[in-house]
Amino acid sequence: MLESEDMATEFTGTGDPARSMALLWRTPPGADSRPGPKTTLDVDRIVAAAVALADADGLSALSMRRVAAELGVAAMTLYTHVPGKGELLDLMLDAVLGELHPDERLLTAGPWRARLEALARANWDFFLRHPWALHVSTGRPPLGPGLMRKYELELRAVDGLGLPEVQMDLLVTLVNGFVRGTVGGVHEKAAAERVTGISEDQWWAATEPYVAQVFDAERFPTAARVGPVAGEELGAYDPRRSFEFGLARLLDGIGVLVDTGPAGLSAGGTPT
Amino acid sequence: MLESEDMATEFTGTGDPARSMALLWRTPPGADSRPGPKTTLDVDRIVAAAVALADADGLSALSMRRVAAELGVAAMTLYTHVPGKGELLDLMLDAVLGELHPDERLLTAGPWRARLEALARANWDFFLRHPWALHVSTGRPPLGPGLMRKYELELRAVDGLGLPEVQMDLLVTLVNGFVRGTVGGVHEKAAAERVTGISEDQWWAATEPYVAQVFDAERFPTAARVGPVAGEELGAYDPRRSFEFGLARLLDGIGVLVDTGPAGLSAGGTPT
DNA sequence: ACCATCTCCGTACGGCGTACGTTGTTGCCC
DNA sequence: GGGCAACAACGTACGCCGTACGGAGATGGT
Repeated sequence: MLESEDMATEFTGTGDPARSMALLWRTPPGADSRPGPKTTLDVDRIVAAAVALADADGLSALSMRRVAAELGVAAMTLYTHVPGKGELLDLMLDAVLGELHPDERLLTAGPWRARLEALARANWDFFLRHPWALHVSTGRPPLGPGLMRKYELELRAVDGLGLPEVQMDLLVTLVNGFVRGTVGGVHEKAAAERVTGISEDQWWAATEPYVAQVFDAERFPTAARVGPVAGEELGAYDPRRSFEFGLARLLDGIGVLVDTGPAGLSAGGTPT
Repeated sequence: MLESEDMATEFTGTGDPARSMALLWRTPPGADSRPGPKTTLDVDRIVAAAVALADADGLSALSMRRVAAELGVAAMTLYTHVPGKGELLDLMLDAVLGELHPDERLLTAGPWRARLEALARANWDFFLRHPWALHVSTGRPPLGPGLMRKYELELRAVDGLGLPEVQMDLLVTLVNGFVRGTVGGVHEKAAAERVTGISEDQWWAATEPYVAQVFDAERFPTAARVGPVAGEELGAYDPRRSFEFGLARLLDGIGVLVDTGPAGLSAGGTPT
């Protein structure tokens, strides 16, 4: 095989949340002037270099050594400013999250459907711009200024609809989850193409004969009927189209909730 | 920091689709009896060992050396049977996909809403059982028997609704994408806990004071109002609840499409 | 009996994250 | 101004990773 690009899902948290929070909020640790040589580096420069690298070459190209090299510095020097790669990823993520929703009014003014659509499209574009962000764990989110701002603005997109607070949170999570799921397709296609050097068309052209050889139309009648049509109309699998189609369905469904009111909640009650 | 578990998103395809397809469909390459020693290993045993390892310890623990060790064999021996790690992942994925939807009738009989719900729940459970599957690229899917069967059965779940073929495909993709996006939360929480050894509660207890210190309720009024409520009711963020809530919204939205008929399509038209 | 062919595997290369200890600079205090 | 504690920068090394390569020994067909 050619390569195996690993879009690492890495983790936040050093076990020392204090250090992480101090870094995220750029709270300098101590006094104004202290002994020791002047630093040639700072957290912002490291984060900026790392983001640029990940944007350009993907998360698999993001190594401490490469970031250091980009900054003209030895690898271990980074560890003076950042506890490890995990924390660096958190800092990167919070940094780029901060650039989301530059025009706040798109989320806070107008009818709810337009606001939620703006939310979804902004996140879609965001993940296209920073595909690596998809693969940074959200299990322990970096509670920095970027994420806080995003959460606030996105909550405003579902505010004033008469929904209980819990449902506001659930709605934001739902739309974000949908975007995450859908945008993955674009990213993985692009990454596959970059890594293998083989275009989507080339790959399919090479693979299709073997599919034809092995595919049993009697066992898979529905696939035999739908597959070709979908393949031709969507170009095998068109994530952009999936996004538009899915978003419309999703907003329709949310509309049912908003119109009926929270009392008409048809599910989402107690788990198990 | 402690560790950085990397749920590698790795890629299919050696550039030799023939070899991949032959492996996926277990098409033996040549004659019945050929020179050379008997093999102690076969593809099925390798795949089974690899799946067991990934299920138990996560994708980051899945190294060729570990799989080989599990089989009592030298690392390089695996390469006699499998071209590389990428192909092994494809084989693993197709293998576990084959166990989806054991009861076909859940997808093929009954009202459409129940069928789609069964589809979603089956995939939800599947990703809980094999969390690593989330992180194997779908950009170039392994076109093996497992995936084919899944595609066929899931298409049947949206068959007979009077929808055009393209929309059947889009609907299956939509529900699957939703599940993928939502289940990620569970997985990443569990993985974070396993890797760091710190429980969700411990982490939040350690982090919360620093949040309180830095959070500005005037800048983030909506978050200040919603966050605590959602936090208390959902336990910070409860993916199970998000799934139930989101699924209900999604099915409502699909219901609008199904009831209105494809003519009433409110979006999903031409891209750009 | 030969030999082409195949399985298995030991070694090695270049990557990774990062622990550890050294070097040399700096500001504070006496 | 001299000394020293604190600090940034960094060289080396360890244990991982995927896998290229070539050798050794077993096998079946001729």
